Amino acid sequence: MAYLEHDTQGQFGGRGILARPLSIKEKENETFVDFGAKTTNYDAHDVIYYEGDPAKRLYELATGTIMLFKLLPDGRRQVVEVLRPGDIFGLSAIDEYDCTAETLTSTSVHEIDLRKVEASAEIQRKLTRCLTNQMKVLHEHAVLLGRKSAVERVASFLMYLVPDRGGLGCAGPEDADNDGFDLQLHMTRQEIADYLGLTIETVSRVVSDLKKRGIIRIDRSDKIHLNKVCGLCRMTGIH
Amino acid sequence: MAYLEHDTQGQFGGRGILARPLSIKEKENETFVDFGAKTTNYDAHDVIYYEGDPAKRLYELATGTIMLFKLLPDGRRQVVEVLRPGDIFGLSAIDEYDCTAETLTSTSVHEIDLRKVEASAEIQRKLTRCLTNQMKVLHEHAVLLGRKSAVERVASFLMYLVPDRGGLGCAGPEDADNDGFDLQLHMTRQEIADYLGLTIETVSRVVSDLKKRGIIRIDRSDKIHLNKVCGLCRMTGIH
DNA sequence: CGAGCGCTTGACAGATCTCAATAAAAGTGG
DNA sequence: CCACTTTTATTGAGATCTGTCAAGCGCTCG
Repeated sequence: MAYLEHDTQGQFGGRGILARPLSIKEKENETFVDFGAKTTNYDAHDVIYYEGDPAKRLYELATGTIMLFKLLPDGRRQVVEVLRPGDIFGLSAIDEYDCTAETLTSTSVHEIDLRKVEASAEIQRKLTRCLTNQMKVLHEHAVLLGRKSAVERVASFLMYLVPDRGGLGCAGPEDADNDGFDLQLHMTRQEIADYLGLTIETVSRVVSDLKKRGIIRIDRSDKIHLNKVCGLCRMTGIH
Repeated sequence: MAYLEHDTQGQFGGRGILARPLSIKEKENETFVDFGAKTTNYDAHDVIYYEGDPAKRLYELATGTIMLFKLLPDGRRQVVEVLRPGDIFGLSAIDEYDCTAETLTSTSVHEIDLRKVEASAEIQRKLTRCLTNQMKVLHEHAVLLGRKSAVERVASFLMYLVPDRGGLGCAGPEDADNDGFDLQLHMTRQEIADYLGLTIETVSRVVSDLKKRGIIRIDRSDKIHLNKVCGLCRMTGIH
């Protein structure tokens, strides 16, 4: 259940008191709260909207993690996006949401009426920026789903959770002998499987295999330590 | 090779002579030419830009078909989008294109400088509309790549080429006894395979099987007649 | 302590891929 | 217009990867 505490003044991300113009840097980081969005909190595993619901609001994820998924009539599920703070969701070309939005953790979300979106040039600019970025992620995910092996998919997924590594701007290990990282997954094996286009058993087997090979250590099923980030990165298929 | 005939005044889609304001309906259909884009023609199989090239221009497809694809270092390819007139491409979150853009047919493309894009609120609005729509297609494609069988993928692909059928607004057959359709593919088996996340052999086998079962007729390898559109639609996995 | 849920592991099946040969189509040059 | 080459598509046989089904393990919580 959602808390449904509407923080209309924007204690969470607003900047209402400051009356000076925003710098460019600040503009890049401005949130929907700057445009009169209200903030809503959700618990983990809440559904924000269902695929097919009438699309009335646009959402911006403030804190936490959310997944968007689609279902086939026979129950097969594909998680199409895993969202992070700053990502937007809820836009629809037609007047229905094309995916179900479900929280993975407790989250805080900025919600804004779709009519306001159409009216504001500032919001449009922000949308272009966000959508372009999410589109790039979707392209990479299409490569994963269409062309990568199970091991490459899991390795790519784990690398995706390491900040500033694995992508184009990968810094490489600062210290080759101390290139570990602790991950908190926030997703069940089933959710991971549905994101990676695999079955739960295959995900489990790959994770076990990575453990056996000393590439990761499993502290709890949702807490994984990467022993060598670079070693894992080499298994993603992008090298 | 591209013809590189720059039609700066917009004979192809411009509306320059008409000096009255655009109606809402017209605004929805306005092209980049209305914002000073130049028009360029390309031959079939021209590369418009490569993944990694510095992103300078934004493109709008006017006529023809274009694919966007990404390559893995070992040569595996994934076609991530197949574009139709009205679609845009070339936006990049960073300053490099994230995909290669290659024509499938001879095409006409509106090109506009990225700086102009940032300046115009009208363009931003159009971008939001286009990106939202393309995002929806990418979501559906993720379901295809992650969760559909080879037959379902090929059936979905063929249905995608039938106007106004298969999607949510599917009209159903006007006449159940006369529910055929002629398709022109514009893609080789390899390109189709790379779009559907399959091998060329699997695509070929599925197509042969559909023929054997009387669902399609193959007039030439790139000209396929669908005998019963509804019958094919039932094989897409969405029913 | 037992129930329930999520995760792991094993054995086997099956779909798709790989490799290889052949066929068909498209392009080339005389 | 006809060989000839090159490219593209089809088909077959076998291998492999991932999925399916089933059993067991290990938390967590009441």
